[in-house]
Amino acid sequence: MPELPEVETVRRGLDAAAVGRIIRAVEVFGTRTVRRQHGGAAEFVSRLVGRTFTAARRRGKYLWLPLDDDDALVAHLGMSGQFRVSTVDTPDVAHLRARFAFADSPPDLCFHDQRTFGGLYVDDTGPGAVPATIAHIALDPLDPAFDRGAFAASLRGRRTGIKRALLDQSLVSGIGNIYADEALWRARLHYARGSDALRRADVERLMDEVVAVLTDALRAGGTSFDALYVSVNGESGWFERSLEVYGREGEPCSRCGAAIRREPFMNRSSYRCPRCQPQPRAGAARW
DNA sequence: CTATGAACCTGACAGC
DNA sequence: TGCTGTCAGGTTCATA
Repeated sequence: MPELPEVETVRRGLDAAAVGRIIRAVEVFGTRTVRRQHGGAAEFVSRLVGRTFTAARRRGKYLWLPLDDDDALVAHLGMSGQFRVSTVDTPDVAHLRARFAFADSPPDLCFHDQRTFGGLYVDDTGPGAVPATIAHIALDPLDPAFDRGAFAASLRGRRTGIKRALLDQSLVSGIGNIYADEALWRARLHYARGSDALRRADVERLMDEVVAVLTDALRAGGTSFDALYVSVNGESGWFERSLEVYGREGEPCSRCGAAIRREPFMNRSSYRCPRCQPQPRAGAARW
């Protein structure tokens, strides 16, 4: 589900709803959500109870909340995870996976996850450091320290398609299927353009558009197709109305009028304008 | 090291 | 009504 704009919206919600609060009790429902926890649910709970959340941070689509020791609660929303502030019994009991109660009492913080691709675990982290389990995730394009030159160099060193590279979280993080397609449309690039054959100007334009679409979407609170993505307060994002190609198969391109196409890609779909984003010649394509 | 595909889940929807 | 197949915002792991 969520890409950078959605996860960042959630991070801001956690910053407001959880940071500074002392954890009084933690309940875990089932084992799957904490499957990455060393020591299982028991250790998960014991490392959290009595601690205080001191910050809410994000790396790509990962979230982590440092505690007042050398641990942090690490969270990934997967396709359907959501944190919700809850003053009463949650209405979505079927998918409630964890519940955090605080010393200052309500509201609780709940973690819901329909498809259970999301996860929670406590990991060691030194002060200000990134948890070791997410150290392989690259910086995101909105991070001031993101090194565009190094990213361009890594594109040149690979034989892959540009969209595959955009989705590779070890090269650049935070971009998923929606915003990859939107940025490629804005930059007028086909998803199978070879990463090693792009001109530097193409890469610059593409990354400018990546930054633009992520920024626009963040301002809108993200993209909500359904109830699977909402903020910690249950609000939907309204960027869907701004999408130009994603989910718009058959509709006219707003630039040229050609019908948007949906094509199979990496066991999912890619959307593009056939006229603005023409297929590269065979030798330059990397599917 | 790089590239690819399968696996992990639940639910909504279309078509028969 | 109910079955089957398809599809969905993601990451990890095993295999070439």
